[in-house]
Amino acid sequence: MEALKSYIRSIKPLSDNSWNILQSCFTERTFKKGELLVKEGQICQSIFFIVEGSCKSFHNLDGKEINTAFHFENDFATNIQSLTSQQPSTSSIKALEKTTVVILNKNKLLAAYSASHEIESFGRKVLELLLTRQTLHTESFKLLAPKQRFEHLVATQPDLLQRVSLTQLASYLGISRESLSRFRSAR
Amino acid sequence: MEALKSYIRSIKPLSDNSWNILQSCFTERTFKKGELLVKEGQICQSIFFIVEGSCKSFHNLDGKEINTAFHFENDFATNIQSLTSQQPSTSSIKALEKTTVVILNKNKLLAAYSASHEIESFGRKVLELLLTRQTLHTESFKLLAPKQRFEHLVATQPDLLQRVSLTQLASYLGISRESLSRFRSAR
DNA sequence: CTGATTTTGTGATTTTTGACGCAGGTATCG
DNA sequence: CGATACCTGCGTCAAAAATCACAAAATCAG
Repeated sequence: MEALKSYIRSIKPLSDNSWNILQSCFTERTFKKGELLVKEGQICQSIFFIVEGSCKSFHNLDGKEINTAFHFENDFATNIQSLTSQQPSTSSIKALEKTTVVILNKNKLLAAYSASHEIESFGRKVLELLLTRQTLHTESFKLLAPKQRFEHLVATQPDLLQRVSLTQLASYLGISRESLSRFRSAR
Repeated sequence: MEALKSYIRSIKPLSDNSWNILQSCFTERTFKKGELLVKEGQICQSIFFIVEGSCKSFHNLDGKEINTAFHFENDFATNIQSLTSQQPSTSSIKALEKTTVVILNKNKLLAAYSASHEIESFGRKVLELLLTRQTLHTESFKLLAPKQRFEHLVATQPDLLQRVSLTQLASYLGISRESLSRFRSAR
């Protein structure tokens, strides 16, 4: 909880009043390895802040898991499309290990936005950061060849290689497991 | 201007007071075909709302233009990374034809956010929409093969094919111009 | 209107990547 | 602890896409 508090403060300092309002949206919960935080087909009602552990967002394609994002400590995870449109989610989020999260309920958060301009400002800033990150990730697919995408990942997010298996990284990079294995051994 | 007003109202209705504040951020301007709205290397200070015409965001890669986004009427265009971090932009935005835009100055917009909770709420909602769109676009690179990406574009954004040349679409889809031409003629 | 530039279509060829199979190693879980 | 599932590396082969080259068509600018 302290981690979340200091993360929020780094984005947008909140008054005591706003902090109290925001806190009322929080529920802490621990997921076991392999448990689903969001299940495909269901409507996503929450944003998850990872306190400890990690999880991944993935699509099920012919029985294969195509990973679209990895989330570690001090990061948010949600299905933004399902959350905002309230349509069934086309992907799932799964704990990669025993993972403790703070759950922010959507409806409570919307009420908090209405009740506090500061909290809405915080939400706006977080979305700017997420949009920037997502945009850069998209660009890597247009500007870089598969091998370069891997090299770029090694250079900019070496931690991912430590915490996620090659098999799981492959689909995240849009590369087959075998090709990724070859790129790696060729270095 | 009426288009912008009704677009804003569809996202978040504003009080007269908020509308007046927001309007003070607006400047209307027309760009000639080929003119740059944002230039690589410079710091992006604005968000552009396309009133009439179209433009594209692109990176310069060894003299080739790699297109990362296309923007048409009633859509926003900006470089979100440069805008929010105030670092030099690594890409440019160019008018594809004679294009009229409403320019929202960054500093004025930030002031408007502070002055009006409603406007900040509008900003938050727009960012949710943009993040959703960008996330779906990224997923198309992980879930679909090149040929399928083209088919998907035809099915979901047939207008793009009408308004943008194959050559320009190719880099947007992360496909060579020749392959895209073949995919298209095979239909 | 017309020359110049850009865009597009197509073939031939090469390169890259994917798919499959299999073996050895490692982590996981009851 | 032991069975099982998972991860990784490698070889072969096939498929897909990129590259190169060139001609035709369309568009643009003066």
